[in-house]
Amino acid sequence: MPNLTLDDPTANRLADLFSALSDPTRVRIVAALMEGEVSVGDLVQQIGPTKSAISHQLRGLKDKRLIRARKQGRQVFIAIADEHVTELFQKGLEHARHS
Amino acid sequence: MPNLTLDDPTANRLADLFSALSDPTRVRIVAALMEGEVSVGDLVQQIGPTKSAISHQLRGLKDKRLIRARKQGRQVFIAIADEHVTELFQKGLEHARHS
DNA sequence: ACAACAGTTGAGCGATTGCTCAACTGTAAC
DNA sequence: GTTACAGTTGAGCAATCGCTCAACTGTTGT
Repeated sequence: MPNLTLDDPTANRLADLFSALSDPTRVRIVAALMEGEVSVGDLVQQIGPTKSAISHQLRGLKDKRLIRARKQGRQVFIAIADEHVTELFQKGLEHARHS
Repeated sequence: MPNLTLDDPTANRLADLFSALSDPTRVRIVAALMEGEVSVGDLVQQIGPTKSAISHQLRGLKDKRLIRARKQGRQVFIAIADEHVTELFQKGLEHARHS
């Protein structure tokens, strides 16, 4: 590991990535998605508190490219965007459980 | 990966862990610590903006047990608390660089 | 056409965040 | 002792955050 002084854009993007997971509601959303696609309605039922709150949080997660959305009829199915997210989340979970 | 609905305390601790790294200044601090111990003064010089700002952020990181502090004379040396933090940070960095 | 359903959006709120500033503690040098 | 140095602390402020509420879009069913 060489001398690690991050340039501005990298530091900001990294902070952004971590901040996407820095709230219990968003953590629960990502946890629920670990098995695969889930509809917004199911997320609301599992996590609460309201449809609106979940939808707002989903938008944030989508803007930061941690999840992607697929529309089918009047439902929207949400999934983790890529493997890096899953791995990062699991690394965090290891640490949180073990301390 | 079994059905992953997190209990309240776990979700909160996980969110807390990620939120510890959810700010550019704190990201830079952790980056600077990747090679090993660094004094508070050196962190201020590398990262800025002021001694006070860095000290406040260090307190947060210490409270959340991501770093530990060792006092020597009138200097304080800061280090990453454990390997999990290093690994989590590097996983994040991989993702941030590659997207 | 109309109602019900699934989800989104924007305004607005109370709470939290990250910073500055000034005052402070503790250690070292003279 | 006093001065300088290294870092901490608390108050306070602007900015951001997470939520609720109400209104909205788009789809399905009758």
